[in-house]
Amino acid sequence: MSTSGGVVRRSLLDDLATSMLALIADRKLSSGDQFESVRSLADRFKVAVPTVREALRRLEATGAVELRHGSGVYVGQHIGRLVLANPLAPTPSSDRLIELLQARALIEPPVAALAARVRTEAALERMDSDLATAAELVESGDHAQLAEVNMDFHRSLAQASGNATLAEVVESVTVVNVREQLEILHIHGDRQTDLDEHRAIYAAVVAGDPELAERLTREHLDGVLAVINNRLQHP
Amino acid sequence: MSTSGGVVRRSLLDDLATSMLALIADRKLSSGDQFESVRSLADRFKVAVPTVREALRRLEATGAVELRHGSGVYVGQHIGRLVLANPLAPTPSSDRLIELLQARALIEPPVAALAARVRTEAALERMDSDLATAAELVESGDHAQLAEVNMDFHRSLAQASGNATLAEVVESVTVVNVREQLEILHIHGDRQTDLDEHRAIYAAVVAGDPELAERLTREHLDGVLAVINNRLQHP
DNA sequence: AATGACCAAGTGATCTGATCATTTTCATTC
DNA sequence: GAATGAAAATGATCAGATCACTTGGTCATT
Repeated sequence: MSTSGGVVRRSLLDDLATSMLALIADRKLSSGDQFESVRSLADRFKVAVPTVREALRRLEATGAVELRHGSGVYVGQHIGRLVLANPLAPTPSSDRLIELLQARALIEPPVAALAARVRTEAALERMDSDLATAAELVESGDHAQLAEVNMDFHRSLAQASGNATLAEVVESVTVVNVREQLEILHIHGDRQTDLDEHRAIYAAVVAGDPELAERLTREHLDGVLAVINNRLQHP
Repeated sequence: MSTSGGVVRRSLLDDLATSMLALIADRKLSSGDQFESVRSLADRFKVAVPTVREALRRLEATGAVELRHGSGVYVGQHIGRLVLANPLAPTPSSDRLIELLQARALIEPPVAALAARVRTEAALERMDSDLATAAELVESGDHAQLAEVNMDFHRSLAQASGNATLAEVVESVTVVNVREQLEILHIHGDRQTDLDEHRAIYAAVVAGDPELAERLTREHLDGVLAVINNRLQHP
């Protein structure tokens, strides 16, 4: 075969994966919808079952589809996303952790500023809800859950910017590994302070004050970073 | 089986994928190194070939490994990364394209500022080389190649920040689709202007002037965005 | 000695056709 | 009407085979 000019060597698998995505798009399926059974896909595309499965595994790896044993193939949570957190990423080292937080401290403040300008309704409600949940968890002392919800707050904040790509970027850098690592390192500042800072950021966004939202977010993340740097030096 | 407290249901495949990554890590293999043959892996882990292949497809999807027909399995380019561009992402719509550029206009300026403070040596050289190549392509008129190299410049700039996570984020939002889309839309400003602006940014970074680097990068990206918005309204 | 055609081994790609495990459905039973 | 349990649907895994591509070496040609 030729595949002239280009360099592409589209294997059967490449075509399959693309075709299946196209099929999902054609049917206007979205996250959570059931797709087709493996056998049915094999018949439809006139290929063997293991081949379909390989293609599905590829899609599955980026959250485009989800395979549920005994149940079926479903459209995944991350279909259509441009930016992803690497689902196979190793637990980051201390250095990488700090680097990750520095990246957040650089990216999130301007995102907060944009959020204060745009203020997507649904995201505002989510932020409010996150804060309420966090308040309860501060009381009950469930620190693992609390760390999770705090991350949710940052993600909701990014969603309030109305820019899906920014939301995806922020989501990617706030992914679970961070929480795990923080817990492992026993790093945490005053939890009430965190909550207060989040509340202040929320207030600035609701008030539509970009400069304040940006400054507060920067101070908040720099604070977290300072605490962590401190802990790493005095383990 | 139980998998008590947690919710995890680690299938054979999950274990396989993790084990293979661990194997790569143990052997201290890095990008481009040859790994093991499919058959050998099947023997090693006492599983069937199709199962190994499914696991490999999962790893392959995020660039952790690469399968070369007739040759072998190799360690991929993106192993160990935290943030990725979705390799299965659809070609973005106009709206999504603009959103993507807005995200870049928000993220890259502060990254440029950091780059001007850190100035990673290797990345500076790469920026210099990118500019030289771009200059040649402006002359020769190879617009597709030029667009590609211009993206390289932005990625090199991010690498100069010394923060791998930031570099990954910028890489993720400057991925090929953008170039394709730009070409499709026939959108482009004055190519000489682009080159000049890139040179100015480079100079600011070399001079170690964060504020200037940030401002120039912002103006540059806002300019690109303006051109595109303009074109989309007058197709 | 350099070059190029050819062959063979290694390896990925795909197929066929099973069997096992889990979930879901639904008729049966109490 | 709710609980039970068989049956169907579906994913997970296996075994073994054949096809296709890459690579390195052989060997004839030049």
